[in-house]
Amino acid sequence: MAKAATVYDVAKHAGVSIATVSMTFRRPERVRPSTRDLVLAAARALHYVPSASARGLADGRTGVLGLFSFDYLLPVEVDEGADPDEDCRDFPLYVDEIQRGMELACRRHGYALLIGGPSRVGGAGNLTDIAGHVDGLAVFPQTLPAEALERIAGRIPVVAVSEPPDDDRLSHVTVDNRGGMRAVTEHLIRAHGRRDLLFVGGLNPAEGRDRFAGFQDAVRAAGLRVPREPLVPRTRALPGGRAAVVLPADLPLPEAFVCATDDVALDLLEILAGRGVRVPQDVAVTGFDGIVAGRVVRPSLTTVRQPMAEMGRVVVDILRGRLDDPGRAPVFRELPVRVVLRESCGCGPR
Amino acid sequence: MAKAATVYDVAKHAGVSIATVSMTFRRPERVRPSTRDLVLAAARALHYVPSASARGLADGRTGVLGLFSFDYLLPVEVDEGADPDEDCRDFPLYVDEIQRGMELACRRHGYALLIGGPSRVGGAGNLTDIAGHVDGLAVFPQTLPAEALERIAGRIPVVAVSEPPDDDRLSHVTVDNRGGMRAVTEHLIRAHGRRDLLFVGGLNPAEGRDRFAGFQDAVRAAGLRVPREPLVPRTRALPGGRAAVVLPADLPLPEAFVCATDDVALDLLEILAGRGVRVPQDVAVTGFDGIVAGRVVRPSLTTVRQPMAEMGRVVVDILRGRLDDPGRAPVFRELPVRVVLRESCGCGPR
DNA sequence: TCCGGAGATCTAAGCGCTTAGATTTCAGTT
DNA sequence: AACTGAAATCTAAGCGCTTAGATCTCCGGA
Repeated sequence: MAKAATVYDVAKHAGVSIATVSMTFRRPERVRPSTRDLVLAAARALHYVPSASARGLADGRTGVLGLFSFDYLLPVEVDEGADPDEDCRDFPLYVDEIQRGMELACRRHGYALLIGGPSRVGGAGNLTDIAGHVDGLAVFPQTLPAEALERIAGRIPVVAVSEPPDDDRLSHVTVDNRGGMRAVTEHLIRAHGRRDLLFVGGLNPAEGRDRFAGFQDAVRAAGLRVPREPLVPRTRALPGGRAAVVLPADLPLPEAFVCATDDVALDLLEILAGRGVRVPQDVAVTGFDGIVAGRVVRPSLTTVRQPMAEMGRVVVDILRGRLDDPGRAPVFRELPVRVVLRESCGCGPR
Repeated sequence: MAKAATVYDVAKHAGVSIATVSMTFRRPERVRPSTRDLVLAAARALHYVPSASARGLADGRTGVLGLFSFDYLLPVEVDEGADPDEDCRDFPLYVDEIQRGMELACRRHGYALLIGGPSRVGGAGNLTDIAGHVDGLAVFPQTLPAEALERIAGRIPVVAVSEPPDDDRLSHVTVDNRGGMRAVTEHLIRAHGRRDLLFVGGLNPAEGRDRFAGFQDAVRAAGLRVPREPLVPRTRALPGGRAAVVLPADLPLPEAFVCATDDVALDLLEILAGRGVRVPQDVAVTGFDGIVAGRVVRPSLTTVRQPMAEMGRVVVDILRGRLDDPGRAPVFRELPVRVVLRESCGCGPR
């Protein structure tokens, strides 16, 4: 790799000053066409690629948005050993779909997307390092040190995804967890006459609370008996690094399992199938999120779909808005959800 | 957003020099614990987040790898209008799986991943800008200006994915396209006795050539009649922005369609179903790539699977290798593929 | 021919960090 | 008490770019 050419090299080669070189790339219309051609020719000849670091340093913005992600299913402990072809992550997960939405939105607005996540080895993948690289940052729900987030939010706009607004300096994008859960639960009660419902908790406590509340709303409104406490399943690490739900062997069957997330619901379907329990005949099952895998399993999963691609878009919009107007206060957006009826609740195929 | 704190602010607040502040973060073991605590306290108090631009400028590396991607299915023309929830991209595509492999590999080695792609609006998402941000770059096959790639390759290591090695300065990672295609074709001939085979081309010309060659190898080796020229389907833009294959209405049915990619094969399955042609009874169909959607359709698609996650890993390894030893020459890695027999060729379910 | 002024180009001062190499500190000698 | 050398800290010089503001060019008009 030959020593990289800089503005200085290009300037000398073209017989102009570095300011003109810079101008040629930043504001071509302000330099005379003949000069412009000279500079561009020199740049080409020297294999000039402008340093984004230098640019970022000089003008204070990088043109990059960041996403600090987190694998629920593939924790950092997964290592080289695993056969990459047997990736359990066949279908895009919740976070993948949001990420995809961000990618598209970034592309549309001329931003690049920097993706990082917890990493043992240090390096630029860590939260603070990501933050140092970008103009704005999105973080997925997880136990990130609140102190670090606050610190970063004091420097660049930060939006927390799927994390109910707290009294912090972050923007928040969530969905109507309570309303959505209330709606599916009502469906089970009204359309399918299920009266003995068991709520199964998920992994994100904050969202889980809201969803449980929605569940209770529906149960109470129907005059059913005060719901049991949510069943909070234990999890077990699968060989692939995936977390699988574990249920007590003696769990009595309710008339319906109302799960806080699709992930849990899918595991539950598998467990039930293993025990010879028929869904939805013996027991109904519903999820929450609307991940692709839920459409593909048999029985297909009735669920509450979050508009994930749109969430990604909204995240980017919020970031852009706060970048345009740095004085703007943090934003909170709650997006609507949609109940998707499929087989696992007793509704027709798909 | 208050003006961001810098090393200078932290240094003053802690009563040390900026060198010490820097040292505290870069090489903590070299500063006395008491001083370190002082600096860290100041950093916390001031909400200090180090500027990655400044760091990158100063030490010449950013800790970021880049991926310049490209949506075959969602070209840049897709706009706000489309319902994001009806994203046709339900299942991860070829490029998504490789990207995922890169994400994991980057995380494992402490790199962050910067994702960009063609964008109309300019900004940091463009090829050269991405290049300026990263220590190494991967590009997906497409008609990227070769001149730009050469230029960038003169400054940082670049690896071209799924693009046969050319006489350039890029590293290349591909798979055994020819051998894989020969293998499925042989399977159709030997196991299913198909003798009238039609090859349907894909979108990437270079890979298509190798795959067609593999097809010809098998046909010739079986002593069958010289294969027709590949059928190169026209494509049509779907409302969602997806490119769909179009076949002539009067296309005579061979005994098997051997498709250059899964994408094309899946479209073909749909077209055939629409015409009431039964697969595999009336005609066999095979694909190439091993994308998830091929496992989920009915009939499930017999294909040649590329080790996509591993490709992503290899890409990162190559980049890392050339970063460690800048003198190293570009690398070429061809990975093996695996024939996956499913329903569409006449083999049992799944 | 000379002058004014718009447009093109240049000069020079940072942006915030890293890191040689210089300097200071300090515990241990003698 | 003076001296030593290792450890700790500091000084200062960039890294490559952007951008005010200064300067130069060059054309039309008097």
